[in-house]
Amino acid sequence: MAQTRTNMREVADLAGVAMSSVSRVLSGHPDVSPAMRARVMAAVDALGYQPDLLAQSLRRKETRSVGFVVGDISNPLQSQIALGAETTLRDAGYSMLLTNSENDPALDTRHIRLFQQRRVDGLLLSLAAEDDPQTLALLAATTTPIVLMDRELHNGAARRANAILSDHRSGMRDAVGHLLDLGHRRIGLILGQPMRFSRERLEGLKSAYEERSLAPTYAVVEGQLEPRHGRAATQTLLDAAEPATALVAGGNQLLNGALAELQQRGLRVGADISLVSCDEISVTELYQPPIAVVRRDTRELGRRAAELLLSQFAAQEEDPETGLRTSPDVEPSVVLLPTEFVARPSCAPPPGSA
Amino acid sequence: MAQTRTNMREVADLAGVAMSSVSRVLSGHPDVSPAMRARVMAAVDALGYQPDLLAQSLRRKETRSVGFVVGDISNPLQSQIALGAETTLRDAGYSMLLTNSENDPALDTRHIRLFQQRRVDGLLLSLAAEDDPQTLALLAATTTPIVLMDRELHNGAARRANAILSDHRSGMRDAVGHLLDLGHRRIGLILGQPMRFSRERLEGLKSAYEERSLAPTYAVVEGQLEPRHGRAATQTLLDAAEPATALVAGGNQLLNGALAELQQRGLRVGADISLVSCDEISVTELYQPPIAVVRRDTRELGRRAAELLLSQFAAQEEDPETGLRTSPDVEPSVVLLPTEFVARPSCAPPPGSA
DNA sequence: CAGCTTGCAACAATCGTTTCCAGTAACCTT
DNA sequence: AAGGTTACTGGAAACGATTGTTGCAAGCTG
Repeated sequence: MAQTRTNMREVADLAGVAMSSVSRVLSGHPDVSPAMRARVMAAVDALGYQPDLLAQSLRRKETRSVGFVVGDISNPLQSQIALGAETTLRDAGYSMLLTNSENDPALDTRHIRLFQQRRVDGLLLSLAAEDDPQTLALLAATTTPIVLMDRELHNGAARRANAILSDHRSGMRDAVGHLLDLGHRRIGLILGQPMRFSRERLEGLKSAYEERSLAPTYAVVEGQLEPRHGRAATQTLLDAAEPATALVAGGNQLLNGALAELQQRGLRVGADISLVSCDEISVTELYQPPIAVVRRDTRELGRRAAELLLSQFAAQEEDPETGLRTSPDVEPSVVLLPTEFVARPSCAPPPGSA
Repeated sequence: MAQTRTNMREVADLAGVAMSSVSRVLSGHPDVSPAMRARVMAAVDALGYQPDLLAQSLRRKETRSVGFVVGDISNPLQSQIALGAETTLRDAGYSMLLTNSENDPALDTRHIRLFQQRRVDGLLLSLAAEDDPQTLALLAATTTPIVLMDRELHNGAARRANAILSDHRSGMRDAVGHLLDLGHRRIGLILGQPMRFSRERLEGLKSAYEERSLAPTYAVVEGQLEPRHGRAATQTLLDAAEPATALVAGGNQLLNGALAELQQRGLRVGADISLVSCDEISVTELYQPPIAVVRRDTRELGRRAAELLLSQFAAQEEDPETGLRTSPDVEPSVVLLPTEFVARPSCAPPPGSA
């Protein structure tokens, strides 16, 4: 009655062979006679035996699992990344442990440590901050392969890390260029936390002005990637002495807040005010009028991040020296994925421009 | 150079005590002298020792991990559930393994089996199908605690399972009632796969007609929870001999398709046609006009599912008999969470109703 | 002071695998 | 026919923890 999972010893007993032979059969060792293989497989089938991955991991020193640390999985952006990553990892035989850092760097480090205790083979990280001392110290001290997702460790970090980055800058340059060419001069940029994506977007905006030799008559409001900030920033930008005629929201959460405020004021998007957002979500396509976006393939980002991590594992396999795997001390790989500006009717010439 | 994680033996050696003593200190065993505790803790701190959860799990026969099987994490609905579940599990000291079934029942069973090999303590399941024979057989054969999320196993399933369900029916009854009271009679309902949420929504619609003693002049189109189906179904319903004057989309993916088709035809929502969707997403609130929805708290759903699973674990703890935990054979718990209809301007009297 | 309990720490078995090592038998080679 | 490979197989030691049992010394009681 008190049944327990059948283990290898039972299989060995039933087949009348040693456990080591069972192990060899199951792991495809070459030196196994056909007769032995048949007997073992028969016993395996009879008992419905499935190896215990826990014990296997302990012995083999690899868990075939990866830790995925993300700010908030309910954000469409991040869940698409997660989907891409999980699919790729799964195809390669790895399982994914997921945790939400709630945008708290302290939780980041805690979860990374926990995953290490669980002996994950690698980590996929969307850190809550790029310059948190605790996190940086932890990452510097660890030898676990990691891949950052759209994050760049603060200059001077002891460890330069592998990363998949989005080229926010070029998409933003095109977006702002489009607005400038429509005649806008006072463009308001709403940004999130001071991380790579914010810096790059700002740089993109500046480039667009500079390319056209225009005075920097833009305005920037930084804050958190939350609807509330999107809304507050919109108020700020519209209530300025010289109100913005076009808004650029640096993220879907910010867009939500901005739209809410615009609706509240009865401003018509694409007529009274122009609007661009970053990252495609259902609203941007379905809104009336459709909203221009700087687009990128987030699922691909997750896929590529997973692939980069997997390639690290493969690189390690090569080391037959001490038995335990040390990663070759090569220059970390950084992949840059494109972004693309999609013009839509939410962008129009500023009001009163003939 | 070839450093390995420090293990308990090193701690014991440094402290000059037996490994068993280190274990007892760390796991808070009562029979430990203050002196011993101090020595061990000093060694632990000196070495920065952290126990290996893999070995711990193997020995303790519990992994403190839970498998989360979902169709597609990039769907906002499911990622919100995941967020709620992960947060709750984490607070209780459990890690979450995530996998996407891609709405394929065969993958469902494969992943469940894999998770069992990884010895997860429990499973949170949003199955791809409620009547897949393989899945049902597997679940019947297993003793792992499980909680279904908005799923109901097909009648006759060997195992009645714990579940957190949403009361789609009552929200839908109110929604359709609202449309009927506005004067609509030909209401088109767009449904997804034949699962609980579809059945309940249909029942809700019927109730609304019956309550008012109206002839069943509605139309229903079943299919997959995908934008394509939403669009095709919309075409069908609008091109019928007696076209629908109001549409109800049974899911956010269906809404996307429906909206696309309506826009294509130049129909004005809330004027030429009325529209209701299920589950709040950013589009429903921000669309112009805002779209009425049958709302529910999906994050809460995830939370409650996790809590129900945790309570199963607690129930098992009680069994000190054989050492291995068998769940008491009680009636499975089923929790019903409310839904709420939110009327919005996307619903208006049918055109030409004076 | 004998005898018994009690508190604490060490020994050793165990969880379920993998893998090194040794040993056996058959097969060549000359 | 003797010696050397080669192809398998079994035994046992890990992997890194937990825990039941045992043993030892000190603290009681009468």
